[in-house]
Amino acid sequence: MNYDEAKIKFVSTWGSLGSLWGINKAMAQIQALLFISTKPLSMEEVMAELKISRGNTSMNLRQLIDWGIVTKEIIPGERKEFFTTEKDVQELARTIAKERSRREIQPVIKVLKDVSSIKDDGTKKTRELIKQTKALHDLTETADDMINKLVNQKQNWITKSLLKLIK
Amino acid sequence: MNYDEAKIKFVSTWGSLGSLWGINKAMAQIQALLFISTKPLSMEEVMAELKISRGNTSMNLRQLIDWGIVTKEIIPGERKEFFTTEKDVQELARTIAKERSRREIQPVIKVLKDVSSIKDDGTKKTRELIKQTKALHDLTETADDMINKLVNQKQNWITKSLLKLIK
DNA sequence: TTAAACTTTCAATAATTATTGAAAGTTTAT
DNA sequence: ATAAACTTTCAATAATTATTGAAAGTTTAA
Repeated sequence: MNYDEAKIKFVSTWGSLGSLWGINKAMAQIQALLFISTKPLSMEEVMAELKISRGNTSMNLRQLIDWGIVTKEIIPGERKEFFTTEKDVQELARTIAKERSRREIQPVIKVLKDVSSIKDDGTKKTRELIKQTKALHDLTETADDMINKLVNQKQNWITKSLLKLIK
Repeated sequence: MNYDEAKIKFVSTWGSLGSLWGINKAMAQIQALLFISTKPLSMEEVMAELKISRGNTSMNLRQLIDWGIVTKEIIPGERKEFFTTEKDVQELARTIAKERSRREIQPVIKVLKDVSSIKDDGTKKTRELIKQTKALHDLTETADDMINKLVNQKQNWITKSLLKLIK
C-alpha cells in the first residue's frame, strides 16, 4: 500500500465511521483529510480531493467549525479561506465527547428524568415503567459523566486510567 | 403526564436515540417497549403498539435477537412466539458495548493499523499520515478496551468507578 | 395428510437524508 | 463605486435507508 492508497483508505474508512460519532460522511471525510494534511487546505482543495460540490463543502466545513473541530486560517496574501483541524487526538476526543453529550445525551437524560418522575398510581405497569426508566436514567447519566470526566483529564488519561482500572 | 403519555414519550425518545447506539428506529422502539413491559409480548402486540407492519416487526425482532438483546419465550399452551428483552441495564450495556465493538470498532482499528503501517518513504506527507493514523489507532484501541473492561466489571462499576475517578 | 396459525422473505414503495449547482450574498482591491 | 474573487444559501434532485404487504415458508394439531 502506497501513500495515495493509504490516504484514500483512511479518508473513506473514517468517513463511513462518521455515523459512529454522529456526523455525516462528507463531514467526517473532510475532517479526515485535514487531519492528515501537512498544511491548511482551501475549499477548492477539499472539493477537488473529495470530489464533492462547493455547496456541500461549504456546509460541512461550517458544521465542523460549529463543532469546534475545524478552524479557519488566515494566510497572508491569500484571498481565500483555509482550514485546519485539531491535530491532537486527545483534544479531538474531548471536543467530540463534549459536543455529543450536549447535543444528544443531555436531552435524553431529561426525558428519562421526566418519564421516571410520573406519579406512581400503584399499578404494576406504572411501577415497571418508573423502575426501568429510572435505571436507564442513572446508567445514562453516570456513563455520560464518566466519559466526560475521563476525557477531560488533562494528562494522558489513556495510559493512566487504563493501568488503574483495567489491570 | 400519565402512564400512557409517559410510555409513548419513552418509546419514541428511545427510538430516535437508536442512532446513538447504532441501530434503527424500529429496532430501538421494539426494545424500549419490551423493556417496560411487565410480560413477554407477541409479534401481534408489538405491531399493534408501535403501529408497524408484520414484516418490519419480524425483521427487527430477529435483529435484536442477533444482537443478543431479545430472546424468544415459549409460553405453554400458546402457539405464537413471545419476546422479552434483557431487563438489567448493566447487562444490556455490556451486550451493546460488546456488539458495537465487534461490528464497528474492530474493523476500523484494523484499517488504522494497516494504514499506519505503510512504508515510511521519508516524505513529509507520508510521515504525517503515519503519525496521525497511529495516534488515532492508539486512541481508538485504548478507548475500546476501556469501555469493554469497564462495562464488564461484574459488580456495579457505575458507583464504584465514579467514586474513584470523578471526585 | 391437511389446514389453520403463525413467521419469514423480498420486491415494490415511501420516507429520510445527502448532494448538487446556480443564484444571491459578501468581501477586498483598485 | 465597481468588479473580481470568493462564500453561502436553498430549491431541486439523487442516493440511501426504512417500511410495507402479500406470497412463500414453517410448524402444529387433529
